[in-house]
Amino acid sequence: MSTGAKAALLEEYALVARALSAPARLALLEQLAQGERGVEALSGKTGLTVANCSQHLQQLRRSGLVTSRRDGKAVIYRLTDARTLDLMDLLRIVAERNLAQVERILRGLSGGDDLPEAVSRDELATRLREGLVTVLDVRPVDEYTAAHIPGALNVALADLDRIAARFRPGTEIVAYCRGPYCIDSRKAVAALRRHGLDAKRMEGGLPEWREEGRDVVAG
Amino acid sequence: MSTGAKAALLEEYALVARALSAPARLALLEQLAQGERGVEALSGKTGLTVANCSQHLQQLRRSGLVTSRRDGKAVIYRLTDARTLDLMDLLRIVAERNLAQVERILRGLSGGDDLPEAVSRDELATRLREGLVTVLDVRPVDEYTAAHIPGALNVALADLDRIAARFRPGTEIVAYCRGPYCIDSRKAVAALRRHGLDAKRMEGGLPEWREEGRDVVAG
DNA sequence: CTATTATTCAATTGTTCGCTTGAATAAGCT
DNA sequence: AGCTTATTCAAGCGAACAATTGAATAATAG
Repeated sequence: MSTGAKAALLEEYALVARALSAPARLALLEQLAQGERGVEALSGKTGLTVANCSQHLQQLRRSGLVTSRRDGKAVIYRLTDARTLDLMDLLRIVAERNLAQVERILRGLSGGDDLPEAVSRDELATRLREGLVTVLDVRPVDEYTAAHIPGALNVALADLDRIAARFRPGTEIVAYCRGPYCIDSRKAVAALRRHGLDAKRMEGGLPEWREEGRDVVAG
Repeated sequence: MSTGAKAALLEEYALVARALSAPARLALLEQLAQGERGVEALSGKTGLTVANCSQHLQQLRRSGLVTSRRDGKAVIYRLTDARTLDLMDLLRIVAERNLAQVERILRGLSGGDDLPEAVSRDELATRLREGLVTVLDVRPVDEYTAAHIPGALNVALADLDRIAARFRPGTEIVAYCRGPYCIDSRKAVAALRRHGLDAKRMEGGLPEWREEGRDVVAG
């Protein structure tokens, strides 16, 4: 048995990697990073059919990344381990470092040649205490309602151009969204900059903010 | 196309995960963590046929994890980025946390119910300076020759039982091997403990040791 | 130029994957 | 019980994948 032990271990590690190897499952994990969800909710957020969603979730369960419990007639899935987020983040970092295609996509998003730097969560927390900054939450309303950074305004991406006109030039704005896999804060920053505003995005997203034990409010 | 940007990014991240989703490629990356290698050398170490090995390597190259250069008639592959090791390590940690099967395999390796704790590299370095510990390098001779921890003895796993008899009871032994994916140091510790010796394994392996800027010697 | 060595390419096979569709199960409601 | 809602299962299809084999390409040595 000892001879096959190494192969068996590699097989298990590969199983986890395989779970992360489908875009649909990465999208599901990103949603689950927000908090536990039922199948239908996940299906709606990701655009997958319910059956397909269920199958992906079961695959994630087989790989140990998520667990589920039954609540009435709904089955609620959640991340087994917050460490999974670190794994996904590192996956993103390695991809950004090594794949030119990723940088190209991100450049395309920000509209210009430059990739605007992100504000660290620590920095944002400090500036927020000093009242020097306007924070925009660009996630869907339901996620904003569930929890958001105190003082943050919820703005839909679609409304951004209209809202941008209301800010005085020079206003310092920091936008955040769902997490590193979510590109909405990048889009928001690009839109605000087109209006000549001093906009930056926060590093990571709300799950990271919350995981660090920082304050959030609901409603 | 702003609407497809997110999907395109997830596709890229998934590409990296897919590269890690085959045991054969994990084995190749583990070898490449030791240093750059030609195709034939990798083929020999992993037991893959040369053609198969070449194809896996090209897949790794497509995902950006490795790069290659030509040296005479040989093509030498190497890791693009040391960060890849962190990614693999986190993959292992998440797998160990979430998959019961992994723990079962590791328990089987150590022979007992207990999973012997590892010695941190810092701790080993300190004890080594104080001359309190015997260090065993249980990698193949060629890897030992290329570089090893100063003062470490190279012992083949096959010879361990014979060698173990020579140590005085109470001798403090720390074994190391190729890295977190290599189970040889675990096997060595199990064997030494069967002989009643105080053996532990070092956390990680030589690549980690070296990456931290610690001394190694060749020969 | 030919022979040799190291690597890659191309064609093939069996397997797994992702998605769709429609039926089956499970729990709660009336 | 029957009806509804939420999820899962099962079958089927095309695409992608891993491994094998044998031929093709590159670089070097004689």
